[in-house]
Amino acid sequence: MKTQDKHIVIVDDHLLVSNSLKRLVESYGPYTVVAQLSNGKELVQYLGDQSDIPGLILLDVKMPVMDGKETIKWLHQQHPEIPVLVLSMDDDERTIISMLKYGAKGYILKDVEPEVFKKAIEDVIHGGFFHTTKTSNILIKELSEISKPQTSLTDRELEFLKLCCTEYTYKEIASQMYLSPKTIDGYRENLFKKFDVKNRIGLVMYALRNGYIRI
Amino acid sequence: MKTQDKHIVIVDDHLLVSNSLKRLVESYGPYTVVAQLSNGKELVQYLGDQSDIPGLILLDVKMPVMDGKETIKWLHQQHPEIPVLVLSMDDDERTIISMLKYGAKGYILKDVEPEVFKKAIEDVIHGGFFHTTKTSNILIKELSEISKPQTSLTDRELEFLKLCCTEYTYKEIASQMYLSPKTIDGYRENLFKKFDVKNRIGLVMYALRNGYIRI
DNA sequence: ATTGAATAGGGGATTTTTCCCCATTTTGGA
DNA sequence: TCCAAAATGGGGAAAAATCCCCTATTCAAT
Repeated sequence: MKTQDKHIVIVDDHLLVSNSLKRLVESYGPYTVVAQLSNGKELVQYLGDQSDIPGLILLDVKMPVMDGKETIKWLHQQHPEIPVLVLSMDDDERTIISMLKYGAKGYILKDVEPEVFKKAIEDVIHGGFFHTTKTSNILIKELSEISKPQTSLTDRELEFLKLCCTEYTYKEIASQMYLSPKTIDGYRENLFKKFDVKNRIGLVMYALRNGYIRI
Repeated sequence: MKTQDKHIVIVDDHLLVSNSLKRLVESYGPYTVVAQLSNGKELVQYLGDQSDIPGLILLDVKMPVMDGKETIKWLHQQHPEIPVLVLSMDDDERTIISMLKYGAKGYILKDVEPEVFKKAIEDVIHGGFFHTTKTSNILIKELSEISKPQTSLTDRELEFLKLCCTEYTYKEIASQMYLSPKTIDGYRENLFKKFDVKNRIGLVMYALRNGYIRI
């Protein structure tokens, strides 16, 4: 497991885009595009097979099979050391926030000038961040959101969340809270949406990572 | 929520035992048995209804509905401040370890002399521990077990355990480890037994609390 | 006055988890 | 060399979790 600073991996399902990115990137100097993959699943596979770690991943957002959001989530957990520069067609705020939250070092639109793109690559590959007015504005707005105790929970929700971090089944939680299992199911679904998680394990980890629950 | 030092709760499903315990305890002096319950579920209910906290719980191990182990686990989480003295018919090592691990302040056999029982009550209700040769021997043996990095895991088990702390389903974990879902199921069952947990949430919490996994 | 959030609950279906049983092969020690 | 543990996989069934849909009440804020 060694990091190859000059190695770049492109993950984009449009071969046209992928190819022109490759040409562009390699024209900048000492960089080599060591792989062109078309979705996150292929990237997972690729990193599993490889013994070396690339110095940068260029990641598209909209992809079939395993999209950019899923992919960066996975990378954030499994390979937080690899810098990721996100390339996207659209500038939807929610998407941008998602990607940055999961550790993207920069978010750039595909239609920018080559010089901007070059700067982004270089900023990120050298361990820095790449900013635009848009991303900076979003960040400052999001920050103020975060500093209010994140997603604030109601008393009942917090009570439920704590019990979710135990071995109790939902039926048992329901009985401890003197509620119907159906009500508990409602709280569950609600928190899953609030925290953007897929199952109870995700809920527990989120609660722990964000200080709702102490170990 | 105020602690009533002199208040004692007895949890034992044998009314005969429970009653003679009550008489014995109250003959010692200023103690009052404020409740005689016949299983853990009733205790949970009782503590939920009550605004005061008893100064001591006398807890039987073998009970229907919610046994002593379940109960002390619950107490350990919800009311770690209440001292628990465990009363048992048998001296099975595993049971003793379980109960002490979950914070029992003493473990005493039901057939001891009244004077021993009296000493146990007083030791525990005054914030101390009650020891016998048996429990001390078990503790010292268990300690040496614990200081070897707890239950040691194989590489594959640890790899699996880490993935258990993510949102992946077992099917997804299996595919990431290039294994059959059935193999994964084997690891799961194995770890459940090793860690003495009931479900994946318990596994995750155990892994976190014991340093197998960082948040 | 009305709207929105919190609270509580139901029907019904699918997917996942959990729990038993079992077998094979490999591997590292005693 | 032989045994135990690790690693792998299977069948089958019950329980739990998850995901849609939906309703009603209360209470506070606009």
